[in-house]
Amino acid sequence: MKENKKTYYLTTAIAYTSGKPHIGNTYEAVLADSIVRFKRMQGYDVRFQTGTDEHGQKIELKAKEDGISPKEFVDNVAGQIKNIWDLMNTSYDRFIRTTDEDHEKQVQKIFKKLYEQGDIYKGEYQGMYCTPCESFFTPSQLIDGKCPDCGRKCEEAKEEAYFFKLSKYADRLIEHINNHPEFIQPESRKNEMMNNFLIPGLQDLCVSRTSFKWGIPVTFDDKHVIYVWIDALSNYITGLGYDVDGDSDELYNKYWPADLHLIGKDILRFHTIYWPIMLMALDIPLPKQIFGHPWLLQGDGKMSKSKGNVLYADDLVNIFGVDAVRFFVLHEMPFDNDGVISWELVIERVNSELANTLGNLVNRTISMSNKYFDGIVSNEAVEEETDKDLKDVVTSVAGKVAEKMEKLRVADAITEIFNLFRRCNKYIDETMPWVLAKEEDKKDRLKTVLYNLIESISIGASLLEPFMPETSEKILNQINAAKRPLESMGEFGLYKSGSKVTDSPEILFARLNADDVMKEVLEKFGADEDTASKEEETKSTDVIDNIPAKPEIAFDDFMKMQFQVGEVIECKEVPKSKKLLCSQVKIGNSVKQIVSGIRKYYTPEEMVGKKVMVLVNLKPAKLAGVLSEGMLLCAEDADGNVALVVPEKDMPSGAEIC
RNA sequence: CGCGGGGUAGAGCAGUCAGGCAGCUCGUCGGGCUCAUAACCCGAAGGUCGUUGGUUCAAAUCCAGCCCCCGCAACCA
Repeated sequence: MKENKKTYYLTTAIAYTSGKPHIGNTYEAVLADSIVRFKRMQGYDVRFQTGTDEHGQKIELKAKEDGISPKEFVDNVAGQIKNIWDLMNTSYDRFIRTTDEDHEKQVQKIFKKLYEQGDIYKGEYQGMYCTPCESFFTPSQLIDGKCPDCGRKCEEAKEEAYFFKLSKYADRLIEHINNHPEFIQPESRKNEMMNNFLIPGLQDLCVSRTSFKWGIPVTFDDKHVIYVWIDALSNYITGLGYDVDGDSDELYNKYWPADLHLIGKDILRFHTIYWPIMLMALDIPLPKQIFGHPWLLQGDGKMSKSKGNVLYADDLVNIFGVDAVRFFVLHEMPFDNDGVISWELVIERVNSELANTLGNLVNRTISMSNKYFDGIVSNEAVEEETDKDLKDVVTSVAGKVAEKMEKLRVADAITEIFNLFRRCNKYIDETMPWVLAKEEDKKDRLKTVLYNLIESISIGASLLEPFMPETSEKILNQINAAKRPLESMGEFGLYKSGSKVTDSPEILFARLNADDVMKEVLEKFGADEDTASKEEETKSTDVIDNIPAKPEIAFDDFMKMQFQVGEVIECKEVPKSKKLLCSQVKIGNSVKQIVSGIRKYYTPEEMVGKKVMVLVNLKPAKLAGVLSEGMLLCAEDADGNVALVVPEKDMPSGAEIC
C-alpha cells in the first residue's frame, strides 16, 4: 500500500448489551458506515470500529433474572447486535467487545498506571446508605430522611472507592476546547458542556465499584471492579492495540488519534470531558472531533410495543429491505434536531423517492433501451441544447456531495444525489424519446439521449454506494457499468459506448400500499411481543400480563391497609411540578391532602366531586415540597395512561373498602 | 427562577451562527405526457415564520419579555 495515503479512523459508541438495540442505536452504526464508505471512496485509508459495552450491574442483574451467567447473557446480546450491524451492511473493521481479552488486559494496565502516577486515588464514597437495599442515595433523593425504595431509615455511610482527579486537567481541557472550535460538534453542544460542567468546576470521578462483580477487576485491589468510564471509553484505543508500556500495535501508530467519535448527544459529556482528560493523563493525543448526533424518535408519541410501533432494524428490513431502511434513517435525520420515524413515514419515503424517482427512472430508461435498440447503448453525439443543463447538473453532483459530507451533512448529501435522478426524469420529458422513436432520421438523436441517461444514472448510482451499497451495485449491474471513481465523476461520457443493458430489468423498489403494509406489520409485530395487543384504543379489552409479580402476602398484610371511599372537594395543580395534582379529599369526617401524579390525565376541575378509592393509612410524605397523606388508587396501562378507580355504585364518602 | 432542545403551508423539515424576494420533499387541486412501478413533467392554491415589544432602510434571522411542546433532573405514595 502507498505510505502517503491519508488515514481516517472513525468510531461509534459501543452499544450497551442490556437488550436488543432499537432503530435509534442502529441509526448510529449506519450513519458511521455511510461516512466511512464515502471516505474510502475519497481514497482514505479507513478504519471503522464499533462494538459493545458489556459490563455493569444492570447486566449482572438481567443475567440473574434469566438464570444464566453474565457472560452467557452478553454473548447472546452482543451476537444479536452484531447480527443487526451485519444485516445493515455496516463495514466495520473491528467489532470490539469490552469482554475481549486484549481489551480487559489493557484496561487493567491503564487503571494501574493512572493509579501509580497519582491521577487515581483511593477515597471514600460518602452518602446515605440503606442497608437492606444495599444502595446509596444522595440527600436529595431521600424522603424525610428515609430510603426512597423501602422507606426505612438511612444512615450516613462510607464506601471505599477509587477516584479520578478530573480537576487536575480541567484547565488544559478548557483551553483545548477553546482553541479547537471543531472539537465538539454540533457547536451548540460545546457551550452546554462548558457552561454546565467545565466552568463550574469538575468533581473527581468515581471510577470503581464494590457493589457488583461483573466488571474488570482492579488488579491490585480485588474488592473493586473498574466502573464503566475507564472500561468503555478506552475501547477506542485498545481496539487499535494500544499499550500503556509503549508496546503498541502498528494499527495504533497508524490510526490514532481518531478523526471522529460518532456518538449520541446523550453521552457527549463523557466523550468531551472524561475521555479527553483520560487521554491527557495517559499523555496521548486527543481525538480530532466528537459529533453528538441527534436521536431518532418513534412516531406518534411514546414508543410502545403494544402499539406495534417499537421499531427494530431487523423488522424494518424484513418489510422494506436493507437499503430502504438505510436510506430512511440517513435521509430523514435532521442535522441537529431529533428525527422521527414511523411505519407510515417510511412507506411514504420509499414510495416517493425510491420507487418513483429512482426505481422508476432506472426501469423506464432500461426499458426504452431494450425497446428501441435491443439494449445497446451507444453515444452518437447528436447533442441538443437541453443536454447541456443535464450534464452540468450531473457532473457537479459529486462535488456537492463531497462538500456536504465534509460537514457530516449526510441527509443533504443524499438530497443532492436525488436531484440528479430528478433531473434525469425531467430530461426524459424534455427529449420525449417515444416521439424520436417514430421518426427514422432521429435514431441517432434517440441513441444519444438514452446514452446520456445511462451515463447520468451510472454516475448517480456510483455516488449512491456509501449510502445504499446494494442498490448501487444492482443498478450498475443492470446497466452494465463499472462503479465510477469519485475523481472522474466530473467528466461526462465515460460510460462505454456500445454496452448492452440487461434485457430484464428488475424492479428496484416496488411501490407499497400503505394499508397492506400496515396490515402486515400488525400481523407480524403487532401482537407478538410480550406485551399484549392494544389495538382498539378506547374500549380496551386487552390484557396486560407483564407486570412483575410481587411476593405472596398474608391476609394479615392485606388487613394492615385501610382503603376508604373519598370525595375530592378541592383540587389544584402543584406549582413547580409537571405531573402532580394536589387534592383535598373528604373521607368521612376528616379531610386529607393527597398528591398524585395524574396531571396529564385529569384537570383539577374534573377531579372535584369525584368519589375515589383511597389508601388512607399510608405514611405521609412530601412530594415536590407538598405534604401527601395518602394515595389515590389508579389503574395504569402499558403506555402509562392512568384511570382513577371509582366505586361502581354511588357510595358515601368514608365507606370502607374491603 | 433546575438543565437543555424546539415552535416556519395539511405532514415531515431546511433557512437563524453571518439580517436582504419564505424555501424543500410529501400531500391537495389543475394541466401535460404515455417510455415506465397509477409512474414521470409543468403549473396553482395553501404561511400572522408561537406571541408581544425593541434595534434596523430592512427581522424567521439580532435583543428583551411572555406562551406552548419535548427530553433530562426532581418528586410519579
